[in-house]
Amino acid sequence: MVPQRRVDYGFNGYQVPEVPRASRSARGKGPIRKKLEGNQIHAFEILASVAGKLLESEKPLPSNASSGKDPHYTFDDTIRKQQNKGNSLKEEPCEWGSCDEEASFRACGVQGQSHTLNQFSHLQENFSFEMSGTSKTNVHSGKVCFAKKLGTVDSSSSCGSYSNKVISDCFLSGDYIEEEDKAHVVLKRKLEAEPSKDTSVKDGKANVLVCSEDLLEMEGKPPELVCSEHDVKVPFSGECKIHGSFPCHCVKVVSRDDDENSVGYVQPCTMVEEFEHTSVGDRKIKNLSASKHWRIAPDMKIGGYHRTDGKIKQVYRNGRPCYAHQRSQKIYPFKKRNFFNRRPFTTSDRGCNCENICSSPDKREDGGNCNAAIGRSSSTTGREPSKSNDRNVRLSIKSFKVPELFFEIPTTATVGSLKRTVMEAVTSILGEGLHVGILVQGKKVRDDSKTLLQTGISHDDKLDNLGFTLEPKHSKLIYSQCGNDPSSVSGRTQELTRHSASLVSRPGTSNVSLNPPATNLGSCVDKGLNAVPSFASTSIDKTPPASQALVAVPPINAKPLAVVPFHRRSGHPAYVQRRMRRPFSVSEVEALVQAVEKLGTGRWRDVKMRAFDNAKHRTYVDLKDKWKTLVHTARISPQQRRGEPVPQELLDRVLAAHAYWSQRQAKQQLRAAA
DNA sequence: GTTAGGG
DNA sequence: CCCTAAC
Repeated sequence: MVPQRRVDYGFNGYQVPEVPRASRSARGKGPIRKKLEGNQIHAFEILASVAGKLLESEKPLPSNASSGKDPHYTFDDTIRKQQNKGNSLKEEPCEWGSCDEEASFRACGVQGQSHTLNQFSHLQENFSFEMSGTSKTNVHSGKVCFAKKLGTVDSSSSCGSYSNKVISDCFLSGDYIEEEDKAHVVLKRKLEAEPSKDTSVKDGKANVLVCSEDLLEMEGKPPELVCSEHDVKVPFSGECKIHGSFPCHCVKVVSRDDDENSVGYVQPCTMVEEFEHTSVGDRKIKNLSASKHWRIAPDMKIGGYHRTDGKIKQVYRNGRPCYAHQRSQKIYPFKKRNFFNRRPFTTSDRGCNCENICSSPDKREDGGNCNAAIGRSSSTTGREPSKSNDRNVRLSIKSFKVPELFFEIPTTATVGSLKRTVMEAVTSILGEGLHVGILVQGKKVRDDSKTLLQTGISHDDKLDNLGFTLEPKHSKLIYSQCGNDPSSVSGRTQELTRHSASLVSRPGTSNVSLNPPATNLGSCVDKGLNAVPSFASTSIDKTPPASQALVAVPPINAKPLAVVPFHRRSGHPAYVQRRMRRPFSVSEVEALVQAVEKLGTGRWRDVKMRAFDNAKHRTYVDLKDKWKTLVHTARISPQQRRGEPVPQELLDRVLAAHAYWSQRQAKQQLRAAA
C-alpha cells in the first residue's frame, strides 16, 4: 500500500482586497461600514466592510479593476495572472460547489469537491485557494495564494528573501525537516534540477513545503517584484527588522474529513505529527479542535460549547514566518457574523509571537502581529491638489494579511474538507478580535487621540511609510514562554497544557501515545457510499474509538502546570459562536436515510456513529434535526422546497422510514402501556 | 450524555 | 442550527 502522504499547506495569510477609502466611506451604510476618520480605525470595520460588501453584493463581483461594474471596489486580477505565469494549473474559473452558503473556497484548477488531495497533490506548488462569495452569481473571487514557503525571513535582506530554516521536504510520514542545512540542500538540489512542479514523492519524500520557484523568485528581489500589486508597494525597508521569525498563525489540521461527499465514509487518520520549528522565538501552540472549529478548544474548556466528537485536531502554531512580501492574497467574504463572534482563543497564540516585522520599540508590548499591510493610495502618489488634501487624506489600504496559517491534512482528505478547513481558519482568525496598528515611518502611533495631521499621516512623504498592522487584541494573553527556549519539551507542553483540552501532543515529546501511523493509514480512505454498512465493522473494529482520535489529548495531569483558564472577554456573551451553516449534501442525506432506515428514529447517536462518525461537524442533534426537516421536506410540494434538491427517491424513503419507525414506536408504546 | 421538540 | 426540558 502506498504510504499515506500528508500535505501541508502553509498559508501566509489572506489579504483583504484593497478598499479605497473614499469609496467605502461614500458607500458606507450599515453598522459595519464606517468611514475611517482620523484615528478611528478599527480592524473589524475595515474587514467587515470588505466582507460585508462582498456578501451583500448580489451582483457578480467585477472580475478586475477594469470591469468598472462596481466603482466602489476594485479587484485586481494581476495576482492571478502573475501567479499563473509559472503555474500549471489553469486559471479557468472552477465552479466549486459551495460548502457554505455564504462563502467558500475554490481550489483553482480542480473541478470537483470530491477530489482528494492526493489527486492533485503533485500540483501543490501551484495550488491556490480563493475565497469567494457563494452568492450563486458571484463567481469572482480574490485569490488566496497557496503558499508553501515556510521559513524565516532573512533580516539582512530587504524583507524579501528566505534564508535560514526553510522548512522543506515533508517526509511521507509527516515529519519535517527544518534544519537549515537540509533546507538549503533541498533547495539547491531543486534549483539545480530545474525547478519542477512535480512535488510528488521523491525518494520517499514528498516535497510539500517548499516551492523552489518561489524561493528563487523571492531571493534577491525587492518585495515589490515578488508581491502582487496588492502587496506591499512601500517596503518596510529601513524600518524593517526581522527578529527571528514572524509571528504567525499556524494551524495544523491533522485530519478533518467531513466533506459532504465522504461523510461517514472516511476514516480519520490517527497519525499525528507535529511541526517542529526551531527558530528563535518560535512557539508552538497546538490546539486540538475537538471537531471542527478553531474556536472549539476554548469552548470546551470554558464549557460554553461542547462537542461529543473530539477527534479532529487542529493545531495552531506560531513562529511561522509571515511575509509582508508574499504574493498577494485577497480575502473574500466569509460569514459576517463571524467577524464579531469569534472567540479570542488564538490571540494567545499569536500573542506568543511577539516578534514583529517592524522595529518599533513597542512591538513587543504590542504583541504586534505579522499582519502588516501597507499601501498607498494611488491618489496619494498622484499628488492631488493640496486643497483637498488639507482636510482629507486619501489612503488606500492595500491589504491586510492574516497571520500565516499552517495546515496539515491528509492527502486523502477531500478538497471540500480542505476548503472548509481553510475557511474556518480564516474566519476564526479574522473574527476573533484584531485591532489595527498604525505605523508611520516604522514607528507605531499609539496615541489614538492624535490627529492625522499631528501624526504626519497627512504628508505625502510620510504616507510612503504608512503602514497598518493587524494585531491581536489581547496581547495580555501572551504567554511568558515567549522567546524562551522553544525546543524545551516542558515549555511546549506547558503551552499545550495551558490550552488544555484540545491540544496536540507530539509523540516523543510527550507522554501522549499515538497510534502508529501504519495502523491508521489504511483507514484514511474514502470508502464511498457503499461502505456505509460495513463502516462500523471495519473501521471501528479495527481501531478502538479512543485511537480514532487523530491526536490524543494529553492527560491533564501530564504536567503539573496549572491550566490557565481561557477567559472569554468578560461580559460579552455575544461572542458565543453560532456554528457555520452547512447544508446537508445529497450524499449526506442518503447516508442519513440509509442509517435511519436501518436503525430507526430515536437512535440518533447510533445513526451518528454509524453513518457520520467521521463527519465531525454533524452531531447527532444535527442528524435528528435534519431528519426532521427531511420529513417536512418530503411532505411539502417540490415547489416549496428550498436548497439543494433532494432526489424524490430519497424523500420517498424518508417518508417510508419515518412511517415505519413511527408506527413501530407507537406499537412499542402500546405494548409497554399494556 | 441522549432524546425530543419548540424556536 | 440553537436551546432546553426531560430522561
